[in-house]
Amino acid sequence: MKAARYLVELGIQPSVQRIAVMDYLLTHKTHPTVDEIHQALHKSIPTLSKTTVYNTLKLLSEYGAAIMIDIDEHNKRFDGDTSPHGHFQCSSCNRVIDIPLDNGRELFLSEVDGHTIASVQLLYKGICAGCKAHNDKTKQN
Amino acid sequence: MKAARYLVELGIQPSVQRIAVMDYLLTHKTHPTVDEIHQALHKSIPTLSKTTVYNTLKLLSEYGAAIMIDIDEHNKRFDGDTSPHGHFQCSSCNRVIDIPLDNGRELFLSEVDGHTIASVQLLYKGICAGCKAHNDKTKQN
DNA sequence: TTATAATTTTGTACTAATTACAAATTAAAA
DNA sequence: TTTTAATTTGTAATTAGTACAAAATTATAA
Repeated sequence: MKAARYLVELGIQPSVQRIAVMDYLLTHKTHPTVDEIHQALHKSIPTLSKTTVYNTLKLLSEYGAAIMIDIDEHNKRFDGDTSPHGHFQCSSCNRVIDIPLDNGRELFLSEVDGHTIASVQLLYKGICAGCKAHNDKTKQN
Repeated sequence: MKAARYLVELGIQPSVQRIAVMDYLLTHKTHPTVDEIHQALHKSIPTLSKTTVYNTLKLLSEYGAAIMIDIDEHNKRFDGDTSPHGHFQCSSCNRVIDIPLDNGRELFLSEVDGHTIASVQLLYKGICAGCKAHNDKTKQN
């Protein structure tokens, strides 16, 4: 998917900065923080300010081009994949991992109890498989 | 449910402050913020510090006596109801409302893709029924 | 009871993520 | 080109949450 075209399709003016942020989200499935995006793009766009990254991510979220994930205690995280899926954050390595929804897709409704739903998030926290394996190996009980 | 006894059952020393916070959570289903709890309890316990409210809520969360809800942009919110259910926040009035899980209970698992799950949250955002009705009446298109 | 140790609470200082805002820059329209 | 609008930038301000050590309270034991 070409980031620039994607923005235009959604009615967003495709500035250099916006294209860069959108492209980063589409090519990095790591659910990055504002800081991570800013640091990564700073190399190719040295003048890029953090405020612009904030502004752009807010804009992308409003236009449905990205999702803000509320799973991290300390930072907002963003996802360019807007299809229905859940997220898991490991409390050890802090990574955020996608959780496919086999049977939970019906939770992504547009209405519940008379309330109009604009967004749905399914958030899991715990210890990821990788950290668990590493801990088992390290402890050697 | 008596707050003091509940704390003892969970192995938490039932200090005056902890009982007050626990009791507040059990008697107010409003998913209050730290500030709301502090302000409410300040009347009966004038010396209560906000740090103690933070400490207590952290403790209660760790012992499974309360749940921290990550739905609010600006504040942590807490819930004394630890049974599986979802939450909805209205972006107009900011209230957080319980969402019963008719068919989503199976999402509250203890393991997914090899990751060990410690907590699950199902979060909805949008416009609540009350605000929707009020808006419709106000606009009068 | 009294002395001692452990726990809990409190208040202040600090941290850090996010936002507000206005100037500067860039792009679009006339 | 000139004017207008939109976007970006950097700094300052805000504010929720945490760290930390002193003070107060509670539990333990002599």
